[in-house]
Amino acid sequence: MDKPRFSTHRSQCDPQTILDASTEVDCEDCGLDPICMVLDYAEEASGVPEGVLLRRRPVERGEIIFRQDDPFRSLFAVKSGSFKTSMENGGQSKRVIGFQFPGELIGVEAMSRGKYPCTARALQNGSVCELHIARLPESGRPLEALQAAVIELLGKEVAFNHQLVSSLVHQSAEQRICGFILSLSSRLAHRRLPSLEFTFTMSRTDIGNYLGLASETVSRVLTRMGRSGAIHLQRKRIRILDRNALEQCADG
Amino acid sequence: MDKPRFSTHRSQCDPQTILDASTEVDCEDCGLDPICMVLDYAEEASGVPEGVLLRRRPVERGEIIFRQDDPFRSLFAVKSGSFKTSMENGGQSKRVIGFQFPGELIGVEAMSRGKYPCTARALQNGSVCELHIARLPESGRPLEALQAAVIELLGKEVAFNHQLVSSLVHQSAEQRICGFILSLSSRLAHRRLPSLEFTFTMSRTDIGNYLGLASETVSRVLTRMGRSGAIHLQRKRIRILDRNALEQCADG
DNA sequence: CGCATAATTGACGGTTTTCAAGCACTGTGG
DNA sequence: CCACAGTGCTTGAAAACCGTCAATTATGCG
Repeated sequence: MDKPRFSTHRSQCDPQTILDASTEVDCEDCGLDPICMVLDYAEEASGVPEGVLLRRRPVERGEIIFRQDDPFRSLFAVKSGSFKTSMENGGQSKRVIGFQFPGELIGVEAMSRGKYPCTARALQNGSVCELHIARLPESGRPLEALQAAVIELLGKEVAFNHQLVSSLVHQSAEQRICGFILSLSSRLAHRRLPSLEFTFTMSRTDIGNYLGLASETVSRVLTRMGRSGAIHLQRKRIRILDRNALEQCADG
Repeated sequence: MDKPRFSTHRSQCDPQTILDASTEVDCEDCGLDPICMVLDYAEEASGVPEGVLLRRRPVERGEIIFRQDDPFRSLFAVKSGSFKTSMENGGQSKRVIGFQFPGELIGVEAMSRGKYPCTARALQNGSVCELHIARLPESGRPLEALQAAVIELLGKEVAFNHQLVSSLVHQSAEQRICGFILSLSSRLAHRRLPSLEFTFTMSRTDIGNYLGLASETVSRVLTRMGRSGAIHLQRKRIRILDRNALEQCADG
């Protein structure tokens, strides 16, 4: 469990640079890890040609990893930086589906559909691991184990979405935003990144779009929460002062 | 593809009895079909002991198929009738997660979690097919194919939920209800059940809870749509008069 | 420095919720 | 068969909430 795998690079977690390109999650904190483990990819003797199946690469802010309706090629894991996925429905308004942070996966929902249902864009400079699915058979690993890992991933995605749908729809603007902040915080904490003070890498408009609120409402609620003392807010930087208050609000 | 499988019983689709226990979907219209196909379950020579792995049974109105936090045992496919799944969050309000109609699956979201995240209850008399997952290995079928089928199912679930989230959150009460009606209609049509005139087997409160609306709002919107001539509504029975109007409203 | 974009703040109006009352339907028991 | 209670459905009025429009300020980029 301690052996080095594809990338073990890990820099300091300076609060000022959190979510910056220089901070990468450990492989063991990565959502692709279950699959990586099966592949035993970083083992020297694994025999899997490096760079073919799993490839790490930097991405620039604004770069698009894949577009909606592109044929499904790969799963991506965020090594550093942050991303957003969005969909457009029939040439109408663009809708933000989700945000992805270090250790999380992008493209899972395309796996059984053959093409990506959404577009994935980098919110800042960062890096991703790309798992080239079509080449999986070349790995010589038992398909069963790989499939089991995929089922695990999909299951988590389903559970997360159920939670999301059942909460978003029933909550007020304030509850949604509290929940959103707590969700970001706990996801960062889960990967051992600073979780009490971090940067919103997405715009207010993106947040509002994701939560089903107008950007003005997001702005208003955030300043209100700042005045109440639950958070400290400065531009895109947030510090959680009273996590208890947030939790109480979100669970309303 | 035409050979009889587990149950081929199929009665007439009298509008008066639609969604009644007497109407069962064909196996080929059932969500478990991909798995069933792999198992080749109904083949006499399949060697799979009947009634152990896959079991069909009637359920009564109000009966609970499984409860939230029960350990995961089985997948269920609705053969006839209709069901609702709901969750309670920390002893607070109960939230309706979804409704299931003939041919659809119940319990998918528990598959990779080990326990059911919600409670499933029959809205009327009906019947289900139960696929006992723990006994799958006994079937002697290649695990690969079964897993592939499961991945397929999970993927559909993810896609459906993405669609749901991104639409519900952004839509007005009227749009949500139009979408809800159209969704029911198309799901019934997909299984070759009458789709222009059918019965709401769930209460207004359940609909509202599912869509994130007060039951009064559901009631008001429905009567407004009745007055506008898009639908004809009588008690729990609905007839779609102007499908175009509904689609236009839902997509707004 | 100046433009373009994003964020904030205020005022207003529409939609939805809440509270409350009356009605319709269901099923039970006399 | 009818009366009754219980539940769910409908409808109304007032208030809360949020979205839209608009103006101002801040920020990032050339």
